[in-house]
Amino acid sequence: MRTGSFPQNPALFCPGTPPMTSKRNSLIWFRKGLRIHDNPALDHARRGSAHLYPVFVLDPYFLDPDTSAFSPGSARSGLNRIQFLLESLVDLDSGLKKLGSRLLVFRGDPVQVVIRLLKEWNVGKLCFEFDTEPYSQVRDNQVKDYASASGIEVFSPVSHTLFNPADVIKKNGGKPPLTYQSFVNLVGQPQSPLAEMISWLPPVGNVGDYEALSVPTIKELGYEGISQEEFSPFRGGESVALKRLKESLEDEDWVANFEKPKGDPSAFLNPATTVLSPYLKFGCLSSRYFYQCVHDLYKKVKKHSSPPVSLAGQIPWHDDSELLVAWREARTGYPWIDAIMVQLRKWGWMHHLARHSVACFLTRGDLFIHWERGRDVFERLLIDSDWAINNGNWLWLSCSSFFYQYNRIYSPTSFGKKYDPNGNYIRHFLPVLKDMPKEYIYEPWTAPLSIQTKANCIIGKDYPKPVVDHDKASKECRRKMGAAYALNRTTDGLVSENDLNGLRRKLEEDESHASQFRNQKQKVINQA
DNA sequence: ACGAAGTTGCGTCT
DNA sequence: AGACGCAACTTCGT
Repeated sequence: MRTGSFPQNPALFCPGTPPMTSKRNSLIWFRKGLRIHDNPALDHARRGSAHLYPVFVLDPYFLDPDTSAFSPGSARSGLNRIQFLLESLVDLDSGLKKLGSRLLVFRGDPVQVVIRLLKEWNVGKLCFEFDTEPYSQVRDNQVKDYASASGIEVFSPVSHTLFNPADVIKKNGGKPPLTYQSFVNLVGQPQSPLAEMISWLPPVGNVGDYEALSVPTIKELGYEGISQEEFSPFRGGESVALKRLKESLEDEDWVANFEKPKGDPSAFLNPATTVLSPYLKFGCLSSRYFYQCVHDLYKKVKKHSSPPVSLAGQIPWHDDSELLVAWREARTGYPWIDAIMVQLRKWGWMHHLARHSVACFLTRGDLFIHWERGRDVFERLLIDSDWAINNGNWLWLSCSSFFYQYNRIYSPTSFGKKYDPNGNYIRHFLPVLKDMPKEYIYEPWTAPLSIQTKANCIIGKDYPKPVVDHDKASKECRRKMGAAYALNRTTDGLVSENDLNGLRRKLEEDESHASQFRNQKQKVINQA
């Protein structure tokens, strides 16, 4: 090297710049994306860094206990998903430790905590996965604004999903695509996962005065003395995710010929799908890596199965909190529906067709209750609940957007029966019905009293009578949906408050007919 | 204007 | 198991 050669990057020698700026401190802020593999934010954070601080902030908004909620957990999350998160964090910490690092856990408002840490640790580079959810956007923008104003490099890649939603909307001329086919045609192939497996990480720097916690237990989060009969059988974390993926891929025929609508929603001992959704939700498994694995298998086996916001007007849903609670608490009197709601509560997961059944029942099929009420229950209890997917699916199932064939209503009795004629699924999740003969298990109110007595299950006492008569209720729902759609059509989608009130009045006038479909719900709901 | 398609309905008949 | 009628929605392409 010649003497007097000029530094390649003059910025490094600016007056006032502290020495060693080429080896900066970096901070990787984990929220979702709880994994080492295919993690672009982590990969970028480690490069050119003297020290790397891996941080997770326990956010009271999601985690503080709320005893007034309808199930154990916080205001926004059932205990199953909190447990899943904690397990994922323990696993992430152990993955980081294998690479000579560790997870630094803090508790508090994430914006305040992260900004404090950026200052305290003299961080020059902040990396975190881009998150589209509204709460996350507000949170992240505050941190990003501070960092940018302080001259901190911010790297925030889209890696939770296969595609960047903003790109998709841009490609479609500023509007979200409304059908799956148009979406597929638009997006093309996703980016490949990172080729390089992360095999080293910079050491964690001096943590200073701020004591990092280890990952807390459920009890340490304040969930003391919680009793739950049955916890979700699905354990969180990247290791379990990759193991589950590997096991799923071993059955090549099954993967290659998988067709989603053909899955059996009543299968629970060996679920009919991969149950990778909770791992994708928390980013324990990379969606891109999953996609690549499945496509590599497709290439290998040759023959395989192939692959929101023009709202349909506002529908004046029926506001009935008793029926809503009966649905939520698995007391509709339809064993197929109630068993699914018990699985949701106990496991935090059910087959997607089971989700369809209960979502249709709550909204356009039977109870005609607003889809947002159901969405909130799912959002809380599912271990895989993802804000965008959950909202989108409820819009879909309630025929509020994307899907419009409201005459196609799932039967709360025959739909389950065709997969599970013996009712094993019902017997497992509703043990009160376990001795009901299979002839009556989907419609136990039709069983003669002698049979009910023999089965130790008196309908109306041990298990509720149906809250609605499905035949009448579904006909009513069809009629109401028809009226709402007709109004939407005549007003060209611009339904005014006045129009809506008119429709509401009209539907309420007909409510006298509608009340016939209710089987004295007051009595029924207060039982069992 | 018309027909075809749209991620996954039910009941009945063969 | 597969075809058909049921009753019928919206969107998109021609």
